[in-house]
Amino acid sequence: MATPDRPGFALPLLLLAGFRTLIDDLHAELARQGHPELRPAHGFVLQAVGVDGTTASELGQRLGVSKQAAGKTVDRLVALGYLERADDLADARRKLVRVTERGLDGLRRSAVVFDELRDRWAATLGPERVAALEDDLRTVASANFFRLDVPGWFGG
Amino acid sequence: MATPDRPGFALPLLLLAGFRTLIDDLHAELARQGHPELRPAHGFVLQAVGVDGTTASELGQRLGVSKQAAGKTVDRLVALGYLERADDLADARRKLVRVTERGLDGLRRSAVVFDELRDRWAATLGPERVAALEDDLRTVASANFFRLDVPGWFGG
DNA sequence: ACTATTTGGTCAACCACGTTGACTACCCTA
DNA sequence: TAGGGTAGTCAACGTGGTTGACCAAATAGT
Repeated sequence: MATPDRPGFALPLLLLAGFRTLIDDLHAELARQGHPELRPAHGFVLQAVGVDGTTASELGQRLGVSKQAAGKTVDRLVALGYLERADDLADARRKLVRVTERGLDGLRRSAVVFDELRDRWAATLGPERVAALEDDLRTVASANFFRLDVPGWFGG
Repeated sequence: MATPDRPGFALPLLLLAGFRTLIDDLHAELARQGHPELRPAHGFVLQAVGVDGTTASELGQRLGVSKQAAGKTVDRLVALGYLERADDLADARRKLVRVTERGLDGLRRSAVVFDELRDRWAATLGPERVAALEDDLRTVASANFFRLDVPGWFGG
């Protein structure tokens, strides 16, 4: 083998596989529960919009993409009924983006499914090792300045 | 907060953030080392092609995408000089896809950078916790039938 | 040996998701 | 009131994926 069988290669592959499995399982379950159009990226967008709502520009900043990209994503999610737009009474330039009741339903169901998936990991690994895994990732995150503090992602 | 602040939400976010940080750091370094056009997806494609080469159809199967998508990705990587096509002497339908010397260079440098990044994680976390983290992810992987055994990904 | 089927590659149309650049409408401040 | 920054949108484009259709070559089954 030319080069890839080095220790460092395992880490990104395992992180990606773990993430993808979680997300794939989530969306298979969400499809069963009445949200077949919800795609992996949408969850992060709904999270980033948050219960207080936001604007396309701010959403772009939160997600690390351009305001144009954020605007197009909002368009799609509005078309699917997960987001809605409203005028800002105080500033006629701004258009508020809010999560609809359907969007909240998807978010709620995601939370439940994620909890169940985490329980399944805990059943295999043991609860303390799952917690240790999260702690370790969080440690690396803070050491390397991950962007985990994005507003709206965890509960802002 | 509506729903997201539940324990299960932390896991996917941490896995994604960890993966993205690793990949972002890798490509920043690769850009510095003469591979600015190499995008995150390309590494997986080069890995999947492997030193023995393959065909577009087989590549699609390995990556879990259609043969058309694989073909277009090969087109782009051929244009960038990372892959090359050749006729199959034994089967006139097949077109062999092979990694070029430039492709191998990118793969080799990726391996080195990944090793260095893993060392940085080990410096923060301690080597035994990085190993434990990998073990845990591997355990969950085998329990949940991850697709880590994709040919070419680890060194097939 | 000759059909019939499977397989590999490609073309076309389309969609999701991102980019930059240009432009309008609006707010704010000197 | 004139200027500058900000919010949103439009257009053009790139990338990475999808389906469906199609042809040519290999293979299987009489």
